[in-house]
Amino acid sequence: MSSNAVNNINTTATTPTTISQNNQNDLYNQKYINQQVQSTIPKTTNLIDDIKISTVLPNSLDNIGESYTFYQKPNDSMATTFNISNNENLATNNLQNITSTGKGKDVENDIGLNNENSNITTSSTDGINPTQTSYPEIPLTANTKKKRSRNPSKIPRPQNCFIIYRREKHQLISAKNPGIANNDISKIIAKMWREEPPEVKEIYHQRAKEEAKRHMLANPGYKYTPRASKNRRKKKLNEENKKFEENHPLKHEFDNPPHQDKNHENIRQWIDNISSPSQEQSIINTLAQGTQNMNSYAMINPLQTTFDDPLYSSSNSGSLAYSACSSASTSSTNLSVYSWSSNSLSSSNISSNLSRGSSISSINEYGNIQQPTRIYEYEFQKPVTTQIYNPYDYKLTQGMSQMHIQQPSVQSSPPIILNVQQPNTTLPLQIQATTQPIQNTIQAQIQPPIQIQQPIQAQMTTQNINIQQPQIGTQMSPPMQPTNTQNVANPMMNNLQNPNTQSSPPGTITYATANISNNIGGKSQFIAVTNPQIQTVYATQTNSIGAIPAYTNDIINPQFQEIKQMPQAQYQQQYYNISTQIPNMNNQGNFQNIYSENRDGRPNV
DNA sequence: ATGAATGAAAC
DNA sequence: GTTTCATTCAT
Repeated sequence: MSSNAVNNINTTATTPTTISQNNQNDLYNQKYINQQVQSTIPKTTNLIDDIKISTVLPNSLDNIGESYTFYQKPNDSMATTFNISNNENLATNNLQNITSTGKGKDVENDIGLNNENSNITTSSTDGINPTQTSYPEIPLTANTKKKRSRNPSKIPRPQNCFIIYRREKHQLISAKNPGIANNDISKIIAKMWREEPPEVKEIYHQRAKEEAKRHMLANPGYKYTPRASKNRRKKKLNEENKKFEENHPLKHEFDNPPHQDKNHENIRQWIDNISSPSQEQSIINTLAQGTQNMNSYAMINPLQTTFDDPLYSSSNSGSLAYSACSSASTSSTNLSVYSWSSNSLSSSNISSNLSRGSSISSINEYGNIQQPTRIYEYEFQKPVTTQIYNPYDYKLTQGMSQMHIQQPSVQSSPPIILNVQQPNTTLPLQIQATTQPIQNTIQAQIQPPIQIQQPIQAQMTTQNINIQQPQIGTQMSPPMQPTNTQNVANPMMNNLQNPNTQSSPPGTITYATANISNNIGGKSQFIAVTNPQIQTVYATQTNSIGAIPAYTNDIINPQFQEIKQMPQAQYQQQYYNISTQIPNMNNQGNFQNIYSENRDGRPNV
């Protein structure tokens, strides 16, 4: 199987095209080579198990600026049936911390306030909808199950406590009062709500809080944008009509990307309005390149109080899988993008960070014209028990710019088709498929058809990494930050010594460091920034942190601050000082792990 | 599309 | 302080 299996990989490279030639927008005009290498790995037998895509990087440390995007539409081959039951349960279980039992069961009953609802079970009260789609759905809002007649792509607001309460009670009241009008139901439930004791209300407040958190995680960068009031709308409309007529002849939408607009809706709208699929794809690809700082890490079991931190957990933290999937499915588009780039991979042993692709809904701050960069690492493994292929399960092999895609060993499953957007690179792309039974490797190498100098724009990624004097052992820790400063001064990066003694030679690694206020006596403490609006501080003593420092001008909503107990490492040497390099801190989806104290040891033992 | 409720967010 | 919009579904 091994040698002749090479032939089983069909690789066809489309003619490379630069993206968005017509586009005047700098962001979209990053001069990527949209070399779409399509590699079809036929499912000839049930042997192919693992497909690895990697760049052949002789020295990835020197190749800042490389990035790779793999994308697919869910309807394509990879998105076959997916067992959502596990996923749903997982998401549900987290939700049910409060309601404690299954869907539709009333909170009141659980806390013994009254029994009128005791046996009511509704089909999908919590918006948890046993859906037939092949993608896991996280019950973001109840509305997810209902098709929105107006604008299906619009992200609904998170429900407030009363709306949640009303939604839960609705069916009950309706059942007890046949023929009752909804308006009256609202009245009744409002009265019920007002008369609920504080502890019950608190439950719903908590649920609303969870909902808001989840909503933010699933819709990074979402901003509530109510339409202007009717009066102001009229007024504004008149003004704008005037201006528009004066200044602008009409152009095609494609020529006018809403690059100044921070509103996702508009971007999505804009993309939706573009008729040509190829155009759409190009845009999406390009956008994806600018959006690599997305973070599924932030989406990892957002409701769990203790989730596996990639930096702390061992290499198979399987719990990451499903919620990460779920977040992708909440996108309004059908496109999934997986991307990673090699930039910050400095040596083969370095623990990198999980980079997971985004859906279009995650695109944010695209107005910031920075070259996409890094992320990476990786650290989760497909649950071995999952028989059905989960298109979202992938992994990068440790320390290399590789991506593993697991293919189910199901004979009937379709072949995997990968569309690979290769950046301007002189490096060949390597696709490998490994057969499981005999662990043979089949390979196909695709030479880039053209070689163009990557025009890396002046930005942080071009910063030279100064290799400091090699230090050994404990001396490699970054300096402790003073405890009397407030904010993360420069989240971008400081070049610090790579404490990984196992890398040969010890190289540099990019850190973002933080000055953490109220540091606890110099004890281990770090900030995991999963989102500019969601910051988690791990501390050895939770009561010692007064404030979570902000590092941008973004408003940190206190309700999204968390302080968690420092997780116990399984092995002490797993503590590792690393952070991701973040090109655009205004972006959602970045994450940044900051240790105020370094420890010896290598990552990912 | 509207209403009936409450509350969150934006203006 | 005012407006919109989250939910529901009959009208």
